[in-house]
Amino acid sequence: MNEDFINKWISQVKKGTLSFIVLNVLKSGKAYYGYDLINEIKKITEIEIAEGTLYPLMNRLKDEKLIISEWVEQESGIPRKYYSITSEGKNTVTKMEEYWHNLNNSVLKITK
Amino acid sequence: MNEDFINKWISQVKKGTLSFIVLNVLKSGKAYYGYDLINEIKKITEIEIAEGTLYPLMNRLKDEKLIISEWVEQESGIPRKYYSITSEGKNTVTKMEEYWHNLNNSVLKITK
DNA sequence: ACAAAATACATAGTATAACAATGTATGTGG
DNA sequence: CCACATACATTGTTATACTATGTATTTTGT
Repeated sequence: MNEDFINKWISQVKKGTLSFIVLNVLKSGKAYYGYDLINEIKKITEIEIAEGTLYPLMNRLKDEKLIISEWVEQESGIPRKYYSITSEGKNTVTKMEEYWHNLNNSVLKITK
Repeated sequence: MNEDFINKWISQVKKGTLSFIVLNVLKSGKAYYGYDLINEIKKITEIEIAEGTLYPLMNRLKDEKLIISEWVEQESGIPRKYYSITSEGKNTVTKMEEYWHNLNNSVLKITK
């Protein structure tokens, strides 16, 4: 029916959320490469991040110095670019968490 | 420190959220006018919606037939444009609620 | 009585991020 | 050997939040 409007809306709601999710996955300190992140996030959350979304996103996070990247050659196969969170990234994700929490509480107040 | 990045992020996270919040306020069936909506939402949620955000938003929701509007002259003061939700709007907000719920659960899985 | 603030609407321009489409290249399974 | 999975990346499109600005009326403070 209004499938179209909902899909557009979902795309909008994802804005900001994806960077938050990515930083949270990296938060532990473990390094992930892009393709792996997409699958990992899909597995845990069922959220599908398009490749055309993820790679520019990782570059933005890098520009902001929230993550760093490193090429790692594989014994077999295509080299991978591994991303790790920085301490600035950890601080940022903590602030994000606070805001997310407040926002969700606000929404809950209104939806109930 | 990274205040700037966080502020940009917050602005992005609000995308989609504001239409969801507005529709939820209107959900009960009670009509609200724009200026009132801004204050009501601020009072309940502490979220500040800029006027330059709200009025275009209301027009979009109207174009999508999720709400209707009606001018109401006041005995004293400036006329107000009252907005009410349509049945299509109610269906839509229900679907939005579902998605929001899933998204939040996904995020919780990753943040914890 | 007058200035400032609040009420109430609206639009134009800017910036950002998600996504589809497309492209490159290597490795693997049937 | 062909299709699919792996792994990276860019370009162009679209949608929405926000700042700035504008109009006009009413209320409040001094």
